[in-house]
Amino acid sequence: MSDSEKDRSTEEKIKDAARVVFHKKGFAATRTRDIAEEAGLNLALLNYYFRSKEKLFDIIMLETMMGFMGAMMFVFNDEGSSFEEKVEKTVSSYIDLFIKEPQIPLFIMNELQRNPEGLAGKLNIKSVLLNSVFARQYQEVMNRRGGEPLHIMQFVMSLMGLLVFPFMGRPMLKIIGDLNDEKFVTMMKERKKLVPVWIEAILSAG
Amino acid sequence: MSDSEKDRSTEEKIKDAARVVFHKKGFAATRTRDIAEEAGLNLALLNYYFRSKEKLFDIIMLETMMGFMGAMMFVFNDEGSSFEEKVEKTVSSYIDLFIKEPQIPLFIMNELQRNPEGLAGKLNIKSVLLNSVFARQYQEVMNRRGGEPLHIMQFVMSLMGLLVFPFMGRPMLKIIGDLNDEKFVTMMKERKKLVPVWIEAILSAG
DNA sequence: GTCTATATTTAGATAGAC
DNA sequence: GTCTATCTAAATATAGAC
Repeated sequence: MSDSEKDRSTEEKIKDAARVVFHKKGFAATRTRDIAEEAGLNLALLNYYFRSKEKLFDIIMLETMMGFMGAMMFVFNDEGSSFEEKVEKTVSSYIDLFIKEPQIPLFIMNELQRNPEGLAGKLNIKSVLLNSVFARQYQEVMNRRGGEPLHIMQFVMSLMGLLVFPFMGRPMLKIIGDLNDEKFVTMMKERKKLVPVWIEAILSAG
Repeated sequence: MSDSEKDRSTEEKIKDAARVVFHKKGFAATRTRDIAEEAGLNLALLNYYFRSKEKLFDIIMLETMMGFMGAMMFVFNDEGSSFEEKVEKTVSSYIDLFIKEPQIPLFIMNELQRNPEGLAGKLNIKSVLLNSVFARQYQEVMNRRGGEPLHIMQFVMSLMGLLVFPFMGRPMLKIIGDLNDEKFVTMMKERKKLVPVWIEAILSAG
């Protein structure tokens, strides 16, 4: 029972609980008491292990951002795969991630809006996209295609929009589209095939 | 000076200030003091006019939702315009709206996630999309096109993703794409032409 | 209607027993 | 390390003077 309830250290229990609650409610709406309850532990232990709500949040935020950006950057800098393969791989793995943890996109966009400087510096993601293998391959695709070139950020916005938005808009989409959870997940899985095809269509459209 | 600082009633001043602060920070992170300060008024007046922070928030939320959904529903139920014209009109007017008030999408998605029941009932947006003229025209386009039919919600998710996501992801996109505000707005205006073309390409892609 | 001063409630943090 | 009880600070709400 190496991974059971009893085995996880108290510190890990707190972090796991904090992740759940912060992702769901964001920093401001989260009460440390909620985290303690979610962890099945005493409130005082949060401060014993992490000093303050803010320090605990910073850790969760950093780990979440690294998980979110890290996966993409690994794929984007693989010299061995084509542009099209990178798109497919990115779409597929992010959809899997967001099916498991649907609150991540909204959580990140939110906290990044509230505090744009905070983590941007620590992770220096500044030019990590523009200098990637993916960006170079994008230019090659553009040159091959000819016609009016499309700014890479227009492309990235569209890729992320197709990929990420359904999870951010999920509550609204469920209402206006009369979808239950099962149907929603089925549609997200369908998008693994659809989005890459659409991306191709967008790039060919000029 | 019918629209000047002095003319607006105190109630309007509070609502305007509340809109600004709530849109920027969300419910939990907003302090009533911030609203009072933004309005240039005394804190006690908020309770005099609106009883509580929560009631004031509900009003702002309702108005924001109605502005957001209302514009779309008006276009979507126009019998006189084609499917393609509706897409163009929707894209164009939402981009204009979000350039003026960039925080709206994130604000709505957020508060809808925190409290999905809250306003959904009041506005009964449940079948307002599926029963619209737009939905009927979408089916006609699908039939004309032939091949594997695409669920209308897959289409709506994509349209909204292309349209709305850049504004929700703005802080991140500005960092990873090294964009300033001016460049960002220029790109959003470009999308008024790009998105309808891409939508066409997506529908033709099968 | 508007303000100052104050009451009340809530939530983060800590002291001290075990 | 963990808990109970408590302190403190912050934020919402209200009483009462003008």
